[in-house]
Amino acid sequence: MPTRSQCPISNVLDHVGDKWSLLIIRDLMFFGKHTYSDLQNSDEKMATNILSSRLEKLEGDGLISKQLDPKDKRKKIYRLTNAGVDMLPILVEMIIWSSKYAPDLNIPNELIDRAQMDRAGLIEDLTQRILQ
Amino acid sequence: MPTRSQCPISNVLDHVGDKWSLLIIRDLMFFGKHTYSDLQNSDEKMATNILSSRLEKLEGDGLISKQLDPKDKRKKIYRLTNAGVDMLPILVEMIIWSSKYAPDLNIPNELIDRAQMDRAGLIEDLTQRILQ
DNA sequence: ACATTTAACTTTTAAAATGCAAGTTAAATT
DNA sequence: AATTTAACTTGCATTTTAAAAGTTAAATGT
Repeated sequence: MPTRSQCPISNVLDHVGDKWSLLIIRDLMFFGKHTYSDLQNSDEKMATNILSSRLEKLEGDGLISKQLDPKDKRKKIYRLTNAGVDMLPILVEMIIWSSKYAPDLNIPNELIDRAQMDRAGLIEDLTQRILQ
Repeated sequence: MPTRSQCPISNVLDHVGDKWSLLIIRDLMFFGKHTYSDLQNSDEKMATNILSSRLEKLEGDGLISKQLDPKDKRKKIYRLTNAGVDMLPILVEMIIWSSKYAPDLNIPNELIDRAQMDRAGLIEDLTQRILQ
């Protein structure tokens, strides 16, 4: 994706403006997934070629990194970079939006409550948890 | 776009998970654009058929509304619904992310500073400005 | 040691979405 | 009455996506 404009919103969409990239980031961030097969088993079931090309683009864009698993050389371990972790506030706002406009979804109440009452603390805590 | 899963992030992406929808919302929100031709003149230059189909989908999804301009019956006036306005925090977080990871873009410093220091106030002010 | 399974892809083919240019329709302007 | 404007729609070539099957290297089971 070439840069389309100097707009900061357009810039983010140049990186993750599709149906899948943010779900990969979500899985790395919230669900402790780290391998290709982990990622393939999300509820949304993305096709393997799409997963492959998105991982390549996200790595090229500096949002995730890849390394070989020292314990099992067949495996590759995907991790969020700092730039990837910093997508967290965007995801949190998406969760809040859905809690308001699609309240029938599976959203833990505590998460919503804390997001309203102590957003900064929540994001800090989640960031810490992701980074370790 | 059918619902892919019960995930609140996936749900938002079902509505705006593409390269264009959030740019339409941005233009309605920040730049006072209200008509088809206004929207066609963004820096990113989306094709007319894509603009047309995105407007239709956003309206179907309840993020924007359409009405005839009483002064000029050729024109249609597009507005954000409450659900559309509530995408604002997501856009603000995208702006903040770009200010950190693509600092060479055109982002007003005051906006970034206020977003860091008084995020809630900023969002409230912007929401008020959008709604009138 | 050999066969099987697992992980991470790649390839193929078909369907859908996108991008560009040109055309259409109704309303407003000259 | 002729022209221009606004909001589309249509046709067609290109690109992207989806689904299924195939490949390769490493690990596991017998």
